[in-house]
Amino acid sequence: MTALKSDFMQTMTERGFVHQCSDLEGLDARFASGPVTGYIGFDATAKSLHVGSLMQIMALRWMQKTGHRPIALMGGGTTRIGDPSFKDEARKLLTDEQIDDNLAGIRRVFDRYLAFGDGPTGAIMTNNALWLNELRYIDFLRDVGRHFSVNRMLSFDSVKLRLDREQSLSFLEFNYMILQAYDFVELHQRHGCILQMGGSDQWGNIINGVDLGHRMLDAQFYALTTPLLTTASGQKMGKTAAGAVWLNADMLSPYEFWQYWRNTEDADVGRFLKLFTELPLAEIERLAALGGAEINDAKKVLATEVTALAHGRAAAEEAAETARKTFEEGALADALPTTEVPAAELSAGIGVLALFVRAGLVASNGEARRQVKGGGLRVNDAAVTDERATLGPSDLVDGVIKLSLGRKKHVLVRPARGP
RNA sequence: GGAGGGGUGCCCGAGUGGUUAAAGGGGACGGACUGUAAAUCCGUUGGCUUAGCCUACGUUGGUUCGAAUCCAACCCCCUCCA
Repeated sequence: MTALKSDFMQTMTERGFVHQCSDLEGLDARFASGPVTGYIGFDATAKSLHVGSLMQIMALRWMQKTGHRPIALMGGGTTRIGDPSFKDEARKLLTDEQIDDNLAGIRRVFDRYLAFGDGPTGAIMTNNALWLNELRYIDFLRDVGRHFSVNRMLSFDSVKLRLDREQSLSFLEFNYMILQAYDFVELHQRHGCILQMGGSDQWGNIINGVDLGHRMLDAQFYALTTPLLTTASGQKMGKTAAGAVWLNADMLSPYEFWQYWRNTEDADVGRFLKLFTELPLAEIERLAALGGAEINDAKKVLATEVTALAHGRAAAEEAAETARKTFEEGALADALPTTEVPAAELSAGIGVLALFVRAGLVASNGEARRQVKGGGLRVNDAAVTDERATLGPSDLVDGVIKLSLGRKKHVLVRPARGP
């Protein structure tokens, strides 16, 4: 491979961000010759982004760090349609209120990773609802639609799954890729954007935008995709028992976020350090080379660094300390997730099962019962054997009752002063 | 509009009148082993006031002592025809 000239492309390549690129050398040359504006689109399908988007966020961050201008494009318009790429069935349509709500949450995530501003490398956040909602149908078809071949659109892998499974692909969804392509053109005209990045599942959509730039504006656009991230054992990233690993603290606490990274598989440590932290490569190599139980130190560094980016250094260190106390000393760390129970209720006695449900460790009494049978529940580190047991003030240790599910999940129950 | 096929638990998928809360697999969770890892093995996997009761096989009715299984209407999806 030819040596890359630009810091950005060099970094992306050696840290493992690059999956496919429409023109690696051409893009590298553009990055080497001055500030480049590039964007990534984010759908507003949830109130926060999760680790599945973290690689894209880091890519934007690196752009800014290496002297370029990143654009985070909110899909306020396209989310009203729903991206069919590689989906086996249509997504439920969200209402406009839900979308606006989601956008507000996502915005807070980006504030932590990008510096927004007007300077040449100031990040921009915009929303494609700005132009998509105003489109006039016939004009749009004539200006943009004529550049698309249905034959070609049907040939994309991203829609193959749907067609092969004989699931309906509605005309609404089919338009998604056209609108995404058009976003690229708009961003070029508004901000001089010439690059779109995204996950590998976005390749088809992105390349459509590159083509459209050619045809409508005779402009040279570039596409760069990141690999689909799976763990070494082949699982999709970002799922835990509780659901997705969110980047917003109000949806997943920094402590739980830290725990997620702490439990990384051995084989993934090096890869994740490169993608999700900004530690120098030499340091990463050293950490990833640790063998046996020592690799746990590398995992702690990983967890703390990633958490520091998402929630701030202080929160990351607190999470690390909480974990240290809990797991290494077996001590009570009072920063563990906490559930409050009115003191009066506690005095009256609460059933163990109910309390575990209250704490959110299990979904129902039934599940709690099953866990008791399997030996998975503990109160103050003693296994629960009697599902009918009740807990009261006498179970408080240092003012709290510690509930555990398995060896890793702990919640503290605190009596709350009654009214 | 016509003809045919189909809609089952988190997902895939069996089941065509009765021990069917529904085989099997995947995923997930717990246990053992470890290093808060992986692999492996074991268990669990609708809810509840759990020897019982309730809810569940697209929806709503019907037949029957008894239905996911039979009938009718409706909704949705697929294929072919117009």
